[in-house]
Amino acid sequence: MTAYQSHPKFYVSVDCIIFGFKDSRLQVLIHQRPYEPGMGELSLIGGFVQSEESVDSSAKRILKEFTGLNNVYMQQLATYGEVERDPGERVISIVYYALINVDNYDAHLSDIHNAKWVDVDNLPTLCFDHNDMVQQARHMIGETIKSEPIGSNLLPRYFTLSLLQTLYESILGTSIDKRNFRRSISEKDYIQATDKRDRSSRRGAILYRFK
Amino acid sequence: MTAYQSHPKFYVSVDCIIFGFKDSRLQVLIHQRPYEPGMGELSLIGGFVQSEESVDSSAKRILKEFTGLNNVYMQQLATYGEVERDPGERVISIVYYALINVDNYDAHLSDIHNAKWVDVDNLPTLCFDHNDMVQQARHMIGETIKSEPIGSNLLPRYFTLSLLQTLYESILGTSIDKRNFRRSISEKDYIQATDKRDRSSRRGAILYRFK
DNA sequence: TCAAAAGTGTTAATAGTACACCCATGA
DNA sequence: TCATGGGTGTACTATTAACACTTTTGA
Repeated sequence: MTAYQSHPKFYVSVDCIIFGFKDSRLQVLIHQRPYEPGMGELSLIGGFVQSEESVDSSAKRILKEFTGLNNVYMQQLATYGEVERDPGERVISIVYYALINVDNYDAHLSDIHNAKWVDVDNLPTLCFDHNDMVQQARHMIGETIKSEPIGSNLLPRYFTLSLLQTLYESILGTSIDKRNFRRSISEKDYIQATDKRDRSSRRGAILYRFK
Repeated sequence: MTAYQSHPKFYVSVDCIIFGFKDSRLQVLIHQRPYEPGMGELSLIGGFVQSEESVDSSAKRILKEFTGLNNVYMQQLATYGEVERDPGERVISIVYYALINVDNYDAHLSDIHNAKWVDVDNLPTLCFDHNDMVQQARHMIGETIKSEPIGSNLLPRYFTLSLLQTLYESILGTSIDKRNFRRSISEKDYIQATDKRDRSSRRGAILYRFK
């Protein structure tokens, strides 16, 4: 124990990149930083790690404060530790990203914090190194969705294949051939057709769901 | 600034998983923990982040202390932040992994620290959560080598295709068909044959190198 | 001469890509 | 009746996987 005492201690924060799929676009929840330095600047959702909680727990707590959600898909992305990254004091930030279903979260909570959704392809300038964090998270999601069905976290329970394709296109930043996409999806056993139909288009699309 | 003061501060450490390819096996450099708690237990190479250095710089400094090496392939892996992960005091650890050429490092430095190489497939019990860290790093290297020529960091300048194949097999934990392997390598433009030969086998294998 | 490691091609299966038209329905 | 989005199949290409024998040479 005494061996540790010669070393400095640091503030450790958690920043959460909360992704949602809204208006057929991948969006991120941001808000105005509520304290100095940089008060009023746009910021990711964040907070400080507390003594009695693990870093993972801290991320879950912060996500819940802003969305009311538990049991969300959430992954640690990276730790940002440049000396001057926060102009106020030295803060080491551990970054997580979460994927949420925008139909389920508590919008009242996010309103309290003045949070709003912004398009990930048209991000405003965020404070500190937060833009870098979002780019890194975006890249990670793109890699992940190629092999894992993480789309289930972003979509409503029932969805059309067109919506699913739009989601993949938003995440990957490419356009995908409709027939090839539908074939590849039909080969996955974690997506299945239901007997419901979406009635917002003339013909009405079959609704699918994740198992 | 004042807004931060209500929050706790933490010791932040860096643990480095130093991989080398030695005796045709993927190995990791470990040593005996030099202070309490857990003094004498086997441990990854680590140290504490200091005030005037970034977390990345801290990892580079620690690597250099134990190997004498600069400019090494080194990546941040993850941050371990469980409350009780270190039984002494709360320490949040940021883990990096490095790939080094075992012919180049300063063995005298590692001797000073009582460091030794252990086979990654037959790891002893390490202190705290260090075994988890190594497993996670191993998995990451396996994913990375499928698409990037990171083997160049582990091999001597000149090497035979058999050795390269053994490296891939060690990292991936699979056996690879020799003809398929050699074909896939010959399609890469970052590996080229030289006019040198290895004389340790009867026939003598062509030596290759990374561009 | 023989043991030990080096070197070498073909075929089959799978995955991915390119591409254009008909269908069902509400307005 | 027609505009809108929903739905479908085939051919080609690229990648990956399976598989066995000959060559060289020092001991």
